[in-house]
Amino acid sequence: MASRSDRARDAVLTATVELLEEVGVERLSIEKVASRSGVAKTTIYRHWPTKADLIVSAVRGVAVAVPTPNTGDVRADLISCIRSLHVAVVESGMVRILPSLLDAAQRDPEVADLQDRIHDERDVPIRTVLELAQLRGDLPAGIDVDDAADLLLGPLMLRTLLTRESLDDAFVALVVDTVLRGLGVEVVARPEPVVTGVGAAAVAARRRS
Amino acid sequence: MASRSDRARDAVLTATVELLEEVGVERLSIEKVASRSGVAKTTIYRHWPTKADLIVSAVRGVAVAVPTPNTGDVRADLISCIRSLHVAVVESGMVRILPSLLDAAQRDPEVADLQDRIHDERDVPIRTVLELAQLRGDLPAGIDVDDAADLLLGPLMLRTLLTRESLDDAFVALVVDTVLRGLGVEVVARPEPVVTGVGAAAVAARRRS
DNA sequence: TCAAAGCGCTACGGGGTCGTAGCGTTGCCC
DNA sequence: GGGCAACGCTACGACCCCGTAGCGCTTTGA
Repeated sequence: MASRSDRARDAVLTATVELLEEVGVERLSIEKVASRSGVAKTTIYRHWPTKADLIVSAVRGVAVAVPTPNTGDVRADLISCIRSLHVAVVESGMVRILPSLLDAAQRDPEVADLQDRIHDERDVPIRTVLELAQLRGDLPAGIDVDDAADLLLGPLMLRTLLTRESLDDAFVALVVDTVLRGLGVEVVARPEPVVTGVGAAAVAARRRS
Repeated sequence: MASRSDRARDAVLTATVELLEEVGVERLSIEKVASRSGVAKTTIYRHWPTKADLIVSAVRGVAVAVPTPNTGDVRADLISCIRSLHVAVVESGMVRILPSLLDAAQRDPEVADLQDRIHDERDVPIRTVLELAQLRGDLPAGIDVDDAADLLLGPLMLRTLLTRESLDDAFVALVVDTVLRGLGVEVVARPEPVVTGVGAAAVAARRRS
């Protein structure tokens, strides 16, 4: 059972995340958090002396652990990896918070640290997939994994943040295929004109047969 | 000669851009703009009824026209194109404003429009280079130019925005080479292990010999 | 059970910002 | 050089937010 303090803590963090999505970092005020969470302002200050502290706590709580696929097929692993990453980022509301966070990171070193940590954690699955592929010899050894990860995630980030388009599976496949081929990997599955809306399961099933 | 109104206008826009770089969209106040520009608050309101109006005017003024190279060499053109784009975005201070703008665009449709326009304008040179390459037959005709542009710009955007790394020439070359090869272009100049820090001039000279 | 810890509530002075009004002052253009 | 448009200045009431103090009340845990 959660103690009273814990309940207050949770309520505050939840409210903070909600407000971050709605109004961003700069317009977030402790008083808004207090009124939305039902927790007294003084109590919030007792837990988090600074707005930055509160935001760091709240955002850290949103971090979603994405599983690392390992079927032995680089292409399939990357695609599944990127898809779940995207789903996580969208469903957790992170997409809406990120620009604001990026902005705040320019001025607040605490937020900058947070942002770096999030960035690193997010890349772990992709980097792992790439490193495993290198160990298997499916990916040339000379390739810098960080560079490759940025090559893959960059276009998706761009579509997600700058353009406010929804990310379709066809584009994910295109990115993965193009980058892999560009890095010298023989891409087995041709980038067939993908029917948008076909889920990962169906694609996987098709390949299995 | 600039009239008094024009002088006031310019002063306000300059101050606005400066403040946008320093404090971002949300923390920008008309009063700060007034005191920095030396223009009376009332005058500012006479010109721009809304904060959004002011910001749109100011940011539009920052837009930098990047030349479209056309040497007939896709690779070289893309690299030069991307480099000058990067320089423009950094030197104009746009990098520092963009996150804040992205954030504001989520809530203010006016800012969202502005952001879309900037995004489109920025991509024109790259898209042109790609289209010309397609006409020459250097780039497969089936490739969607918008997709290709995002493939190229995404990784650079990511490095520029998320990571606050400085963009080195080697990475630009890597991105261009990888994407081009991935799209089925025979990349002539091998991505030789580039010595970081070697400027564009030196690289070009080496290739010429 | 009962003391201690922690929460809720109210209130405070201080500060920044908004958008407008009123009025004096300057500069532009005919 | 004179009239008018545009600017500069001051002031205003309203609002929101900050961070802290003081105190009563609930929960916790020994």
